[in-house]
Amino acid sequence: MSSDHTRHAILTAAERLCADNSFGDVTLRDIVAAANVNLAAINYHFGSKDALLAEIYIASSIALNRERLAALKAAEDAGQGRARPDEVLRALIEPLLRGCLDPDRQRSASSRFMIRASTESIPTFRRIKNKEVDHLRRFAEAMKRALPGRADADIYWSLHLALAMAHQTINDVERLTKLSDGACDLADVDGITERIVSMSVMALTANASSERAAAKSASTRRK
Amino acid sequence: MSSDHTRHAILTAAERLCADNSFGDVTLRDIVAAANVNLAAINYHFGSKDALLAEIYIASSIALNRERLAALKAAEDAGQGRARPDEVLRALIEPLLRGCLDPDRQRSASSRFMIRASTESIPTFRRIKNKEVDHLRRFAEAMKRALPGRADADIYWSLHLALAMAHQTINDVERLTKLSDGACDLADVDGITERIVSMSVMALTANASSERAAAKSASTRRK
DNA sequence: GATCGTTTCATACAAACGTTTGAATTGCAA
DNA sequence: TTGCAATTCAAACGTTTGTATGAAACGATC
Repeated sequence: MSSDHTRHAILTAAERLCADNSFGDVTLRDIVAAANVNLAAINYHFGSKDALLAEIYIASSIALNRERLAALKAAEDAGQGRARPDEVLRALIEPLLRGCLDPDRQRSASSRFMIRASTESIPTFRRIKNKEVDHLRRFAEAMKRALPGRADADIYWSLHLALAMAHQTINDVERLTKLSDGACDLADVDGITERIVSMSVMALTANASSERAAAKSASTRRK
Repeated sequence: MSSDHTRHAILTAAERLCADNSFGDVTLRDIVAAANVNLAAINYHFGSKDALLAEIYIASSIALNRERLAALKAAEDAGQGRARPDEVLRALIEPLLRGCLDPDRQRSASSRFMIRASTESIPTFRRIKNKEVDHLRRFAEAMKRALPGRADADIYWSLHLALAMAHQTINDVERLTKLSDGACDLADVDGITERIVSMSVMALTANASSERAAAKSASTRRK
């Protein structure tokens, strides 16, 4: 059995297991059982459990960023170098939503792994997570070009809150389904994406939303 | 040393430790060291580690729900039994935001524990989490009274997405601060609350937002 | 002050974890 | 075929974990 086969089997099994369970709950023995390899193979090929998870995280992160940036670039190219705000937001949030919720894509393990990695924190991940900020900065710059008049804080808030809605929708699928008794269709990725995008765009294009929020904040300082 | 003192010391220490670290990373030995009690005291007073965490979770959950419902009731009483949409949303999201972000409240351990419990899942917690759905239902009903014309799905989505923005803002404080280089003030609880509430209200009061999202969803079915 | 239930304590236990070891096996080059 | 490096394997190691035990200390009641 070739070495590459073992490496790949471990990566695939670990990604799938970690997509559904907490990192701490997934043991090396679970992984090697699912991959049909020997226990020592993980430390032989990857050095440690954390290093294995880090490798999966990096690979998934690169794949996700590539998909996002391709969508952003497509929108910019179609608009003579300038993408609309809704296009920037869609490029940011749609890939993960589709990877995690779309039944046609059989719920990609890579996407679900990313969602879990965004919650759990292994010390080794901190360096990688800093790169995520750099990645977001490119979307912030695209958004600033789309809305030159907006305050920087409003731009950052819109990107953050759109991501927040997308991530938590993925995390809270069960609760939302139960709460709405099925009225909210969690498989309708297009509908969910447009709901989040339109909310963010409305907030960004509303008149002086930042100043109004600040004023309201001051007036309701009590309670 | 009285028994109640030991119980209270354990509860306090465990809550504080679990507010800052993952449940799995907080060991019984960490807790007893912080509480200055014997190792066996935890199993003697609470039965098991999970039971201890469950007791903290229930207590924190009750406290949070009480605070939310008090705010909702105050708004309903002030409006002859009918609260405005923004008041319903504020009652839902402000307590946790304030407990976790407000520096004046010295970042309540109870609130941060709740945020962590919403992410981590101990088997014992599942029953308690079902109660959270019942709790949310009361806000859904209040919202339906405020907006009789809205589709149920829109109501549920608005509550879910408002909660999503609040929770992830708390979780991503570090990333948003770094991304915005301080331009986003994470200590301005009033400003953050109003930003989230106004976005949700706009989505709820926009004309036929549900149908428009569905239409847009169909038109962008590609990509 | 003796008694008895309650609480504390030091200590031990069994299980599970990630990791290591050294021998066995494989696959390829000479 | 021989030789050698790469890989696989069963087994064990040392920690750490939550939990259990039994004796000691405590505190109220009579």
